[in-house]
Amino acid sequence: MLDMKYLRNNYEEIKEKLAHRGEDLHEFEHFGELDERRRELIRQSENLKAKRNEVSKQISVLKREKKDAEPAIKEMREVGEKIAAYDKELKEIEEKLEQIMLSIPNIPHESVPIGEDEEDNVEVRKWGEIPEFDFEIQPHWDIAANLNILDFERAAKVTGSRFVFYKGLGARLERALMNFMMDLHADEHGYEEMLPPYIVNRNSMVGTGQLPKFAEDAFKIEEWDYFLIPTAEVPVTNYHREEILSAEDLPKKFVAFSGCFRSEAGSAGRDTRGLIRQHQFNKVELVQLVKPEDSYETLEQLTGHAEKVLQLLGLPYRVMSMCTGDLGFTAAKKYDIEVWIPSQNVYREISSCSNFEDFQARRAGIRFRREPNGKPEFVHTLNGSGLAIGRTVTAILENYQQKDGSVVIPEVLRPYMGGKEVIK
RNA sequence: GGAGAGCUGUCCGAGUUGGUCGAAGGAGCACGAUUGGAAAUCGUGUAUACCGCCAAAAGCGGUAUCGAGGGUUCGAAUCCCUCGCUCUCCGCCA
Repeated sequence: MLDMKYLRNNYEEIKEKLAHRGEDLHEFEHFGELDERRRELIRQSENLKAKRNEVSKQISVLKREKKDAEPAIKEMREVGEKIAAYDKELKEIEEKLEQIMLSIPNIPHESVPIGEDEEDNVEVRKWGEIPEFDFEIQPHWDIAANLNILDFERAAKVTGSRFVFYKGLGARLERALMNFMMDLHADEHGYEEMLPPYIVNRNSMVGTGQLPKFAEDAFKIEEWDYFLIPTAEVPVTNYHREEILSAEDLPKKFVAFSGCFRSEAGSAGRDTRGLIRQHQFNKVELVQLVKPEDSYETLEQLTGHAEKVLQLLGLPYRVMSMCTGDLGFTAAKKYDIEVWIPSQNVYREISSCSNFEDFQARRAGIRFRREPNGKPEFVHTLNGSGLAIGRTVTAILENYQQKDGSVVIPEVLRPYMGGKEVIK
């Protein structure tokens, strides 16, 4: 959410900046008139309330002195009706305004490349050597089927499409990655470890920006106003919702493991095979709450923390800076880390690292004070996958596949795999 | 699932025959005095959002907020209703 006053005073400038996002801004057009009407109603209503408060005091005096208060009471009864009428309209206006404010995307940072879609994203850097194979390589679902470590068919029977059973060393590999990543970020990168709820309420989903606009992407619990989390970002960022932190509390650095649940509405037919696009997957997520002046430096660091995982696993990747048209709703700046997938001959997203500036903090009411008696300011929030585990398994199976169908386990994972070197 | 108790400012905690209560008191914190320095002591200050005045900040004025929402009333922290959460006991359960 943007700052209303800032929006009011810089309407044209903001409109221009948002135009690059390619979002539908027609609701945004009504902001000016609604904002004006809102303030007019507040003025009217509050003037009457001030009067009512004053007369009510007089009434109490009159009553105590056993004088006749009836004329004043009668007058205030009428004032009360007027107030109710103003407040009724005010409430309607504010609800509309709220919807508009919640539907305006974040303003891109000046360093974000201008562009329309993913074609215009800019490669920032590349790491690692793309592996060469002297045999015919297989996609990860075939590798996994031969090794009997993933079972999509039975998951389809038990649940439905886009679900999977991990088995044997496949399950072990997933678990090894979870522990490896959590250890790395907690021990080496200084994050506080967290295991969050997988179900959150509506306010949390609004706080981080999944709602109200993207309701169709989420799984909702029937009969409850609760949602399955699409990422640990939601519970972890909302951990400090409606709180005022002190300056020495910052930065807050959390690393969280969680399952993630996505309806994948609108992606029917895409990545229908394999682990790439599941309704449920595991992820280790990095979340930081920082002072505003630190957030862009933090974005670079946080992205580096995610990259470190791939470096230690020896998986080739590249870092892309998302252009204005591909930024997503909430981010002011976003890097995607893409890992090499040999069978598809492309880099695929495995992490997304974003700086939301105060966009989420304003929605979620996360603030801090620089001085004990200072004015509260909004923190800046950031997060990034560190990493999506299912896609990491995908990358390991494919990049480390051998001619005989076995898969070499990256060295750093072997202690987590009971010392095993190969899955065969 | 049943029965009961509670939810007040950063924290603790008063206030429930409706009126001068944004809210006593205490603690904490900030600033100042005192001190060689500290402790102790004394003094002052210490919520948030919004609206208005101001170019802006400071400041001033106003409105709202005592778990959330609704209701009664000229007026509600105080009365009524719904919901949420916490705690205790019983039941059930991993």
